[in-house]
Amino acid sequence: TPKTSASCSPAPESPLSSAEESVNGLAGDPLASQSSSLKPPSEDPSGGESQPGTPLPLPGHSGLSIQEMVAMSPELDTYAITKKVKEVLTDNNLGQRLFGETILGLTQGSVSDLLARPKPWHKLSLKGREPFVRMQLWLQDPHSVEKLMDMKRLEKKAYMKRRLSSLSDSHSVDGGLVGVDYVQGSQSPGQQHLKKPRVVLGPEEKEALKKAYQQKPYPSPKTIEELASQLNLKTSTVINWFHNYRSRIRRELFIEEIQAAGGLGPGSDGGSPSLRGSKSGEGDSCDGTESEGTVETRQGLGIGLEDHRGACKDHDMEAESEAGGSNNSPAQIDCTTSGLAGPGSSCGQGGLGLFSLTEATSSSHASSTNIPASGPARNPRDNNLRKKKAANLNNIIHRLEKAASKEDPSEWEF
DNA sequence: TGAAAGTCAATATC
DNA sequence: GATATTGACTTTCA
Repeated sequence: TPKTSASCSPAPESPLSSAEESVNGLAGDPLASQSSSLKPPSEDPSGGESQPGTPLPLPGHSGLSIQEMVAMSPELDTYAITKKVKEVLTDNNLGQRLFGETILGLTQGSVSDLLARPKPWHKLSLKGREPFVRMQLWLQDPHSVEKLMDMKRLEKKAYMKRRLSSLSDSHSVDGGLVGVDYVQGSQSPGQQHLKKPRVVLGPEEKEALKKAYQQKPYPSPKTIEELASQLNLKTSTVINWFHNYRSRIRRELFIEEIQAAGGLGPGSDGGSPSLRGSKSGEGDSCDGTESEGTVETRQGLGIGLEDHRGACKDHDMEAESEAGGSNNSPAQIDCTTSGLAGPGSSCGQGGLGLFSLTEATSSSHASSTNIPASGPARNPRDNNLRKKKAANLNNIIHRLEKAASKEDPSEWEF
């Protein structure tokens, strides 16, 4: 459910409001209403491909709340789910915003992020799993697309209506503030708040922070202070940056690892060792290999940044967002780990289930399932490279973990 | 209590 | 206009 966001709540008349309405409270949860139709879909909006398997318990039928469903859910293949969702949305010209607000109770940016960089199931908290369960349910609903289309139409209608009325108002009312969206928190004009301007870090600052990160993924307060003053940033900005970067790097690494693992999905075997070593998957370092074109040495920071370790290029974080789980992101649901996927479940029901996810596991399945057109296999050299990287990563991660247990960063050994 | 996870929402980019 | 990125913030967890 949409969180009670700190400062801003959506304007009542913002599009979110309709979404909130439908997402809030699972009584009115779209999923609950979908659930009545949760059954092997009779139609496939995206064209007769594999269909959801691993059926989830039906909240409507079972009286389960979404949280309960999440808790009981078998391991889902987050990559396959997001891939499928993207596909359906694209095919039907449905936007992330509408989908997010209506189905997931999330904002567009969150949806984009989620779809592009899904975390493996085993790394998600219960809360983090919720959107995936919602997506799964949505995919299982044969009328999901229609419903969203309807919603889209309704929104458009409402928008037109608002526009019309604001137009006519602006004719009759002097001042013309009517109809203006006070987006965040629906403030009245008198309350025009003093919004904190968003900090936008320049490339140099980012570069410097990345280098500092390579030195110390967990900088000491002193280092943070130094960085902040040298870069002329607030310490909180530096702290936030490190938090965000660590977290985002980690997600990239998950994806890299999965790809490097040559198609072993996050779900397989209850999480492949390399993945499940989750802790081990939590490397906060770059890969430690000599990467092509490392970041140039930046001068003047005065914090002893070295460049000998091979930098985490932007590439690591930014250039591979396509990794969003399309290509080699296979992964089969591990039915054996599922308390729900009993003998009658779709596990092993060849082809019925989207989440049997045969799609990427073997080329022999390619013809009958959904091999992504968008997912050209990487060449073998890349794969080798990735495997190497993964191995290196694990090594580094291990050391990082050791290092992390030492309080004094100076004791960290790299 | 600090780090991670999760998310929002402003802004950039396509 | 839709999507991607990312700084900031809240919640969760160990």
